[in-house]
Amino acid sequence: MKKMEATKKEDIKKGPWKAEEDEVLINHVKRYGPRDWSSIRSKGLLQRTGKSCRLRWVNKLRPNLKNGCKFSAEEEKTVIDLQSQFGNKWARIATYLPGRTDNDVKNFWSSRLKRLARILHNSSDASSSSCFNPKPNKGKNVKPIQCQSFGLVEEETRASSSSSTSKILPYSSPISDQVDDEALIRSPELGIKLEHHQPFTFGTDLDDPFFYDILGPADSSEPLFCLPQPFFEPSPAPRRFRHVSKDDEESDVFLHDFPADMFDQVDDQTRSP
DNA sequence: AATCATCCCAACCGCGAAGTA
DNA sequence: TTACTTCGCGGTTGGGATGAT
Repeated sequence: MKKMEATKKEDIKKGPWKAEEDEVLINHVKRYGPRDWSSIRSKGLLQRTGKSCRLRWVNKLRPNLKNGCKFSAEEEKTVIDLQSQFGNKWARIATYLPGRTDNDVKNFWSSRLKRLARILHNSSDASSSSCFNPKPNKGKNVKPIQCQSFGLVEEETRASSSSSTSKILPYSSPISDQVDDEALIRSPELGIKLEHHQPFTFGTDLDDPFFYDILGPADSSEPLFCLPQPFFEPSPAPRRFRHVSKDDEESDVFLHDFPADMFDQVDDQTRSP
């Protein structure tokens, strides 16, 4: 395929889709079903690759998509919990979220990750100067934060690091300034090592109504919520799901048990004066 | 009003698995 | 069995939108 695609590269159109192209694609799917993507170009219907056509259909044109609709709190929780179970198996996670695509889930997750990276970086800066000296609030609604957070130490970027072997664990052990191996929490995607050594001074009030919302119950053997069932059973199952690989079993545990709105609250707090 | 930072999303790319001749 | 093709997934990027300064 790569050879074939390379032969007529100049004919391949890229970039945003036009309404006419969408129409052609929709007609193709109506007629032949969501398959034979490559034939769309070979028949001269569109100057798009099969991959591009498939992606457009799956992410934008497929019926019942929640386009332009933000993730609900429930959806966020679902994503976070499933990510801890399955790792970055976005397509698999998306099967639990009606109307959401793997791309949606992936985008949602990576934007959260970026926010977390920024938050951690800010809190690192803040904790090195004063214990907590957040940047001015950028204007989002500010809630009091009741969660502990992480200090940060730089680590060399590990070029060979694999997300499947690395973890961020929820922190729930007693606060200590002492740095030990257990206190080091690795964030491979960010190329950093998180060090729980300088807790923020707020948010340890167990009576606070938000406390359990954020960290979950101290005894975290209980799930925070019940996971939904996949809203459809792929029929036939996507090829990648037909065999459970070892990789699937050794799922990532990243931000395990972090409630959906944790970042919002951490973020808000770092921004609040 | 201009600039900057951040968020959000669409789309591309590379890779590997599955299908097929 | 092998080589080639097709498909699907995960990672990444670029640009528009939005809000703050």
